[in-house]
Amino acid sequence: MPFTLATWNINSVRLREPLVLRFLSDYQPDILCLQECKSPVEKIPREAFTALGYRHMVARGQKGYNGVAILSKLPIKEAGAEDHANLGHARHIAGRLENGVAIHNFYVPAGGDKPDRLINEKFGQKLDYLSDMRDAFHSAVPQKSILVGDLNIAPREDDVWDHKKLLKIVSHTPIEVEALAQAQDAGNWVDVTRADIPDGNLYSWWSYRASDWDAADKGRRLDHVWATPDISNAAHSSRILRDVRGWTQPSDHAPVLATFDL
DNA sequence: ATGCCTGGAAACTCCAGA
Repeated sequence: MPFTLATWNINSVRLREPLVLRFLSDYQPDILCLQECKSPVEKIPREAFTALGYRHMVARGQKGYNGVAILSKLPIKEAGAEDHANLGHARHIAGRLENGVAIHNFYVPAGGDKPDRLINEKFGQKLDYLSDMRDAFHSAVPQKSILVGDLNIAPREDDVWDHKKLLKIVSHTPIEVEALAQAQDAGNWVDVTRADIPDGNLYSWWSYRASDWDAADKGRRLDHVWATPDISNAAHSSRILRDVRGWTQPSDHAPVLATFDL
């Protein structure tokens, strides 16, 4: 049974409940993975999601910051939650579908302003988080798995609006790109979005700090869909819903989608 | 180099986002 999966950094699931409902109604993904819910799990507005058919949810939350949730029309059972780098943050939740496919939903630390762990503790935490991801995948190589989320790194030159200008900007520095590649390689993860859309600039995030984000188009591809090689060939129809970034009172991230024929 | 904007909370100012 094919299913469509979406990932979206929502930047407050409670404030943007109407946008989530509009997105679910308009696009009908089977599974929606959210990041930056900024809410304890018990305060996520589940009733409205349930009414649209999203009867299943696994989540981790905390007050004010971080928070990840998987809303699903398909039955899903919780399959663990990691606290990489021991930050005490709600940045990962895993679920398993009845067909055995595991879904990992990650919100990797942003990393602060300066790309130097000696003067910016947050950057060190981001690198530690990524090396813990790498070690976890290395010690238990995933199979039949999908990994999505806001990984807060735009790895390719055509994942940012200006590669040279962003080389020293957190999210596109070579040390981060290398750390992400090591985590990706450790799990044999295939970048589904780029397998589907290999050429051309591709962004999923545009800063709020632009008078006209659409015209300026200074975007970055921070949100990703990966899959293990045993199921990556089943993925198709990848897309990034740029229009959603233009909805009223939007998140600064756009949803990223893929369909899996499994 | 800085500000631009947005959300949450220990809220009328600050931290975090990236």
